[in-house]
Amino acid sequence: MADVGARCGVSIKTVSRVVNGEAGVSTKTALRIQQMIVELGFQRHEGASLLRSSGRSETVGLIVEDLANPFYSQLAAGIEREVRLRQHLLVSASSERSSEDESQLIEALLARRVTGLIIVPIGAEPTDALRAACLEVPVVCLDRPVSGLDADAVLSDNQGGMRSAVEHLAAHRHERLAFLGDDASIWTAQRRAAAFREAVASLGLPGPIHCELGPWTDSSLADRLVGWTRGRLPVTALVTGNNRVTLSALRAMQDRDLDLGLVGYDDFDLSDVVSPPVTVVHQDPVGLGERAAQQVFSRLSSGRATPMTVVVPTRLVVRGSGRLIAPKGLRAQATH
Amino acid sequence: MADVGARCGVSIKTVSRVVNGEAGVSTKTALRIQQMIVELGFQRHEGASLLRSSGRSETVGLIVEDLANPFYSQLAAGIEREVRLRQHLLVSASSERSSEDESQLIEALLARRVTGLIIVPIGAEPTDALRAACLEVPVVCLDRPVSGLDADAVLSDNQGGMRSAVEHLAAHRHERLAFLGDDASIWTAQRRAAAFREAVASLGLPGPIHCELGPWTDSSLADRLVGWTRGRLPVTALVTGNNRVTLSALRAMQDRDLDLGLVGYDDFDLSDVVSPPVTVVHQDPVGLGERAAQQVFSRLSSGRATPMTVVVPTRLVVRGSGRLIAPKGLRAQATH
DNA sequence: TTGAAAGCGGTACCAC
DNA sequence: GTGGTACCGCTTTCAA
Repeated sequence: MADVGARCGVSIKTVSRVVNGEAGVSTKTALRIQQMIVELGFQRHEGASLLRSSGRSETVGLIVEDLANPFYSQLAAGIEREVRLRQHLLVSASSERSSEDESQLIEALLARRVTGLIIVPIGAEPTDALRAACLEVPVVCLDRPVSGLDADAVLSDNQGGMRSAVEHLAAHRHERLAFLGDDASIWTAQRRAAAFREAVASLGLPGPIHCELGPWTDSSLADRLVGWTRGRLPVTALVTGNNRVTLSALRAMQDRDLDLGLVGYDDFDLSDVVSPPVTVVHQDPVGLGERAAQQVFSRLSSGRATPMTVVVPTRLVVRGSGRLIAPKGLRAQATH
Repeated sequence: MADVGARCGVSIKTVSRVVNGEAGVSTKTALRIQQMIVELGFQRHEGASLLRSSGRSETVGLIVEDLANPFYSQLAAGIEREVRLRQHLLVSASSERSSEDESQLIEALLARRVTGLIIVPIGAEPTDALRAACLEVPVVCLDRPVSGLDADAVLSDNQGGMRSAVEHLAAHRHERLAFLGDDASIWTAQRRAAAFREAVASLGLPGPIHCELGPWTDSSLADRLVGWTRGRLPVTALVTGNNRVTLSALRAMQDRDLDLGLVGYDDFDLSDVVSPPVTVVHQDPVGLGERAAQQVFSRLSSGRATPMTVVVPTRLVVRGSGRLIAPKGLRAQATH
């Protein structure tokens, strides 16, 4: 900038005005300066500008478990979209399910003076780093809350979604349902399992009610399903707790040749192409991400306030896998 | 930092030493300072530090078309992983297929003094912004090259991958193949179409060879497929140009009840669960991302050099959809 | 082992 | 309209 100024015979301040589009520079001078800027390939130094104006860098930080998981990548896409509408950039990082990494990433983002922080937290209890972050910038917990933290939360309507899944299966006269959730350490897995039990109880469905959480491998999960479909009172329909589990369950049903009603939590690519097409509780991850970003900016402009929780409704997308499937013996008789 | 120093009765420089883990501070002083840092909740200001040391912010920029597309999100995940091993953060943004947005994002990333830039470029010709970026930092073109740019490129082995797809179908005695590519404006679509034609020609397969590029809608694509499977010389097998097209083709084959051999370029979730399981050219997007990130850092340490192109091999994953499917009439006879 | 002072590239504030 | 100058928070350099 000093360089540009020198070559144009004007002060550094005038150049600054041009660069920032401020008023008070004659058109002629401005033009000359602009040409010089291009000629010298001048690049404004964001960091230096922040330093004096003591603002925040126009970036929003995002921490998720795994950027490759379609659920999280769609969250990221929604956030990025919303953030960029406001001339900000998204800095995203994977915590890889490690609480330590999570804390380190929070510190790193804070040091880079992000405008806000969106996090899919690993633990239900606040870490020191997370608490510190809340003192500096607006923090939004996405998909899972953290108790006693001064941060907004944007959550899926787990209870409503799970209820719609169970009601759907009950309406198709499934009686013995099972729930298969992801790793027990994940808040949504617990939450959805609880919601499943509530729904089953309130509809008065008969037992035994199977409801288990992971961690699973493809084969341990398949074994569990096989176990549930044997015996005098076999499970007739399954509700899965998220996309990871749904895919694994589909694989198991194919490999072990199981006929089970199915409703998955989370929509996924090809849900309409597998056979039968899978009925799912759709949670609009892009929308969740957008909502979280909006929350950051609204908190930014409205200042401190009591933390609020936004619950984003889900939608049951019926595709057929929820129908009652006749036991094999019966079906064979019917066909012949 | 000045604050911490004042309260400890030491100079700002001493605090700086402690914060940066430099030697030359007595253990006692260091301890006192560290406590004060925690007590005051001191946060180091990355930007200010950069300013004086005139280094680059420890971040790598990534620009893709669409973060929600699993191919790109897996690239991002690979990059993030590799970048974080080196204590950097990833700033990612979606260009949404707009060249103008792409340029703006490049400028924004440059202004933030990223260490390097990884881009899935929209155009095959360099824009001014992209050329400028190459003068400042290492730039890597991922998935698609840009001609005459002083940047490394990391590409999938489109030619080899496509050849393995065509050979596989030919080995299963498919004779009339068709290629369905994504939007014609995308370099890989063109490249894979050309590779398809070469492979078909070199294997001496008879015509007519159908080979078309998008843009497609689900229904225009389905219509095209229906057209190709009619007439005296119907197409018996299809090669698709990327995951988007594969999914759309699968939907079409299901909705319109088409029996076609299929090999898809790009692996995808559930490729093993749909029926028949889809044989694909697997390109390891996470690996591509990692390779690109490595390229940034290797260029950073080795300094300027002639731009190099890294071609990452593909792997044909055979799952069954490449088999020859008997025409409907014949098959019906055989079964009864 | 410690500190003083200059300066990184901008912006704020006020004078001309 | 334009320029001068202090200063943002930190690192560098050199002196104590």
